[in-house]
Amino acid sequence: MNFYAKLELPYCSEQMFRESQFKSSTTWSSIISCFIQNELPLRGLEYFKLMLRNDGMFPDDYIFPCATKACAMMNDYCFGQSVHCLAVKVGFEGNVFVGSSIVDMYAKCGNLRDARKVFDEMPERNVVSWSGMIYGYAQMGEDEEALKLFKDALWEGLEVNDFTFSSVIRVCGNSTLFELGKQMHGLCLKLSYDETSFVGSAVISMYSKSGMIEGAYRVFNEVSDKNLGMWNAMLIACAQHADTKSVFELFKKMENAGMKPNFITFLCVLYACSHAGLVKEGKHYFSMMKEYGIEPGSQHYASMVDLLGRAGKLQEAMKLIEEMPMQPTESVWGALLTGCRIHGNTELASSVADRVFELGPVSPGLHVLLSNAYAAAGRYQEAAKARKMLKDRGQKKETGLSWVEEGNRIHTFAAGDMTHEFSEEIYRKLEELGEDMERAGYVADTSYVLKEVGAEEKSQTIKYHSERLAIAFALITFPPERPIRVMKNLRVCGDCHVAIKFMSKCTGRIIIVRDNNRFHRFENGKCSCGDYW
DNA sequence: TTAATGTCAT
Repeated sequence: MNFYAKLELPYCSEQMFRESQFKSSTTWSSIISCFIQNELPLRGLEYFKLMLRNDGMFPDDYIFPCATKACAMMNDYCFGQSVHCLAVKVGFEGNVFVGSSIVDMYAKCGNLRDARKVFDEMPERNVVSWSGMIYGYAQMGEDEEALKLFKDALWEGLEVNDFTFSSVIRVCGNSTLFELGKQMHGLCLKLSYDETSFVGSAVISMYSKSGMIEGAYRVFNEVSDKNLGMWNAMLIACAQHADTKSVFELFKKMENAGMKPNFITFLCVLYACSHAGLVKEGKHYFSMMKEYGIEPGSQHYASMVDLLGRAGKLQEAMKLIEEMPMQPTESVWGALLTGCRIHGNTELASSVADRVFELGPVSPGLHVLLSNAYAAAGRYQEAAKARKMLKDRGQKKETGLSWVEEGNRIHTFAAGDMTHEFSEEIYRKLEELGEDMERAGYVADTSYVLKEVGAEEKSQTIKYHSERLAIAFALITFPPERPIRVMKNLRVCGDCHVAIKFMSKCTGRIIIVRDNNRFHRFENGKCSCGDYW
């Protein structure tokens, strides 16, 4: 039966299963895992139910992990919970295999609270349980928790492995914790984890997101047997660094190497086209997807709408949305509204707002965009109504925060923050630098104070936006040759973008700022995004 | 016969 499963012949296995007269636990777990291996989790679960109902067979430490994995694959939290209950009932929740797989299932369904509860109550934990929990936090963007747990794992003397590292390195990349990420990469090399494994792509991405495209290339070039993840990671690295030419070259090289692009590959390429304003090329790659037998997903459509919208082809973007075979997602509308804002098409934007609000509640981010669209079109009543709706639901925009890594510490700043121990020096540095910047031709553009709706932009705080405080702190404490990496949870405002260009010029430093939607590497008065953002 | 990983983006 396993023989057939490995050959991807689940129905042959099924036939054999039916014919076998004595069904042991092994027989049952084999048939369930056979369907899982062949990506038929629903069929797997059907057999799981059949076993419980007709055979009077109790699941064991082999069968439970199969069942939970099927739930995880289907993102079926409810059924996963019943499997968990059953495991408790028949006394298998203490088993390390069963426990770990339940943790993994909850984490994959996005329920970290349940995952953590099971994890904390496990009588015995091993590297799989720990890695699963860390992965869960990383997956949901809970970077701090992921790192905390990793530290706990080391404290417990756990021997971590490449599974653990791939999650931790990913967290470092996402939060621009370059120093830590570099250490982790070093550790992987020391423990001789193969870079061709999953660690490789995470390392490439981490270097890229920290502004070190050279480091990303080094890892990429050193490995001769590159997997698809590494190609994709390198593609997006070039795209993030606005090196569109290399993106196209890499894509060609990839095809020549016989590597088949997947849906993520096309997201990378479309992302590159949209941020470089290359409409013709974008359309070319979008239609190429069909040749590779890949159906464009909503994310690909969002990318295309972004591309067309930024280029001012708003009607064409709208037409593409109408043609979508699925419901347009929030990112698709968001992309269209961004295009409308850039090109001042208030009419289309406000009609989009009418349409989207009719469909039902939207996320706070999109809600703000939509109410701004009304305001821009002069429909102030609707704008006020939309804002009130948001307020009534108690949804607030996130507080703008920037952070910077220094030694083993992460220093976090909010706009106008005076709480940092070096506050006095930071503000003095900003004053001093401000004078240099003005001499170099910088003029503060206070219009952003009025344009941007949000907590940070009130009154005179523009001079002290969180990213500026973080940069000033780094200027004071970092050695002169060290690039400054700042991460921000909101979008950098237009004035800060200009200001940081001047900062890089006046100080001769490389300043890398990652905000929630773009990547900026400032060097000698220029930004890698080419002001196209 | 057992369990877990990466690469996109919002």
